[in-house]
Amino acid sequence: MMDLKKHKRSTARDVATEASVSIATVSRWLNGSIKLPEVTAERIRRAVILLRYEPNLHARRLSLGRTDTLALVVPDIADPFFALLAGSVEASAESLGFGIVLCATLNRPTREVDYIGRVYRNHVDGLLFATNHPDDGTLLAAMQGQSNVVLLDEDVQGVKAPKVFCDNHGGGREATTHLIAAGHRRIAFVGGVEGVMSAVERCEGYAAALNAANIPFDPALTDYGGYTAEQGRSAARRLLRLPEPPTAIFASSDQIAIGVLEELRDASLSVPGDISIVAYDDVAPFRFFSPALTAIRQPVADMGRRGVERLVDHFTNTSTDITEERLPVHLIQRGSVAPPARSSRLSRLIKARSK
Amino acid sequence: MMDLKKHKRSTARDVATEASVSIATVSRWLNGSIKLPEVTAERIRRAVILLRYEPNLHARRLSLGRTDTLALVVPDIADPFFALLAGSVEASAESLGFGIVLCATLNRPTREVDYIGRVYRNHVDGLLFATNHPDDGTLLAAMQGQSNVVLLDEDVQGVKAPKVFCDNHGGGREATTHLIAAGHRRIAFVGGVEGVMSAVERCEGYAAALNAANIPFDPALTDYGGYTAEQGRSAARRLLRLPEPPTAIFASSDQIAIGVLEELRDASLSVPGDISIVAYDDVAPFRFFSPALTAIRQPVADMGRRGVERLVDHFTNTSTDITEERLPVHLIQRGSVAPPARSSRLSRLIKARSK
DNA sequence: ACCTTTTAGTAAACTGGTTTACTAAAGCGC
DNA sequence: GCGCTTTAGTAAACCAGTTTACTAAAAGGT
Repeated sequence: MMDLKKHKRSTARDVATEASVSIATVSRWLNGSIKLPEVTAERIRRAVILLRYEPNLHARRLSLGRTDTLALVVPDIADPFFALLAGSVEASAESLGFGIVLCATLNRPTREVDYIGRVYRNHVDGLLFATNHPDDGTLLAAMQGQSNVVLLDEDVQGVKAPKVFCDNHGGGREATTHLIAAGHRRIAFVGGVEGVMSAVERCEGYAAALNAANIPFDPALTDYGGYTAEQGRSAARRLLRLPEPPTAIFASSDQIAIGVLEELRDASLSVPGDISIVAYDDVAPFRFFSPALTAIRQPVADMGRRGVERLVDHFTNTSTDITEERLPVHLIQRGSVAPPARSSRLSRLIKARSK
Repeated sequence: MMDLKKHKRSTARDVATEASVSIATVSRWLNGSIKLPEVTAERIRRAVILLRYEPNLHARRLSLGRTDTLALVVPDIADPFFALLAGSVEASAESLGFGIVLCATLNRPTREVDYIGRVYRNHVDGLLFATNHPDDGTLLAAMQGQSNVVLLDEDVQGVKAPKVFCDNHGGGREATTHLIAAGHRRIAFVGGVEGVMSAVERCEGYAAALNAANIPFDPALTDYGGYTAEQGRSAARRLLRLPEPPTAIFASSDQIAIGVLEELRDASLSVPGDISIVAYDDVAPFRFFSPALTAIRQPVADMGRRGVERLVDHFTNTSTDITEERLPVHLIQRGSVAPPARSSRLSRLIKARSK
């Protein structure tokens, strides 16, 4: 019997003493790896309650060598896209009995590599990794031989790991086809980071759609930089100065679309009257924009959930399934696509308004 | 000298052996609690590199009793407001050498209490706690005597802890004053969760502004429910059915404003032509809405940063500063406020349009 | 040359669990 | 009443660090 006024935590030893059994018995019984006659079990049960016993997690983890914790690595948690992803990851992990530690890399490879190291250092059991910049080999090297990593949303060239991505090719194709169907023939593609898988694939989808409609692919109508609003702005600025500007813009992220919108507004051009827009991701509240933005919606929450499932599956069943999984995307039609203004009219308009 | 082909992790013991010193020496030297002659130091240094030694965090934590990790508890990380908060918390924590574990409660008290328990169980060194539902005493009880908790954004009645909030009273007053200055006299207040500090205070600010302008406070013009779009919708629906509907709505969150917007659109009412709106938080991309929404901006990132600073300060210096800190808010003027339509005209309009 | 202080370093206890290998006693068949 | 199998339970090793209390040797002072 002990006093627990200023309760310093009680340990398995305390419980053992109180219940007149050994520490081993307490531990084994609590973990269900032993059956005990009811009298003994009851003694332990009461001791646990009396002493408010909670096993020390650090001791447990040290002994077991696992943490029941997963790390989620994202470039920026304040970005609604990754926030949504994080929400879904957290919920899925929780339901499987895992906690989540959050790692925001701000796209700094140092921090990415550092976080990858945490798996090795047993800080966590596994890693859900989302990046959005191209790898110069650093990431690949850091992930080499790391078994408990799942790649989300964006690829890291050469890494052998389970991967959960979206159908970027299909998304690019669908967005472009939709614009073509509205009558556009000069369609710009404002991609994200050049060279990154999602950007490449969406561009391929875009090119495939153009090709299917016998529209030549014009490199001057593509633009890369980053998945940011700033990129949207500068791309739009450049595109509008073209001798023959596009009548529609396919923006490869919410943020890019927002930047494009910003620039068009500054140029006093109307959407979709003067220029049509299709955005990508559809995480921002586009239905309230003026006009409501048509966008390709990515199944972000599904991606998070599947990522967790596959990660946990990977290290509990030591499954060797390192396939790449593709989630379908959908076009959400709203009000930012209309038949093109006559392009000569558009050019004149741009010139007139930019005075 | 040892082989590390299939590197099982090397321990302090291995380093000690390799450097021909004792484990204690290795540990103490690595932690800077001992000075050694250069020759010895160099031997250890080389052994560490050779063996790729990384101290086992679990052992370290068990021994030290701390984790260098903070927990962030929010209702929903996918909500852009809390995502922004999380981003700032993560960055601040990281810069002070702390990791963040993420806890999304979905407003379920069970989960909140569970997470609070994690501090006690030494799972983490401290807790940053943000809730947005009223406490029935459960939270208070769980936090009682918990020393390493900081409350963010929303109060939990009776808890003694450092608190970092925004100036809700000022925000409510400023929003309302702005609407009054535009000529409105029937101004609705759509609050969040009834009884919760932020809602109460903003309403007080709202009432104070009305009072200063000699406008009577009309309870029929206030509405509570939650910080959700759904609440915005249902509040707007009710308000429009009033015999004398409001000419302006002060919505107490981004989501509420979005819901209000949705409902007004369905009723074919224009903003700000028929009804003016001021939103709260200003995390959503309001500048692209139609119309761009005027809002009270809360310094969400500052709140996160201050919270971390105060939490860490609280348990490193065992400071006893449990004061409540208030961060200022600002009105961001955009396009959703205009002088009121004649209220009789508005009523007729609503009747006509709702046919 | 002797005493004191500093330096360099160690052994052992400690953090709090989990688990393996083992023993003592009870149950059971014949 | 003997041997065999369960049942109930334990001692001790182990996870990998940190820290306290201590010693041996070198340096310094007079």
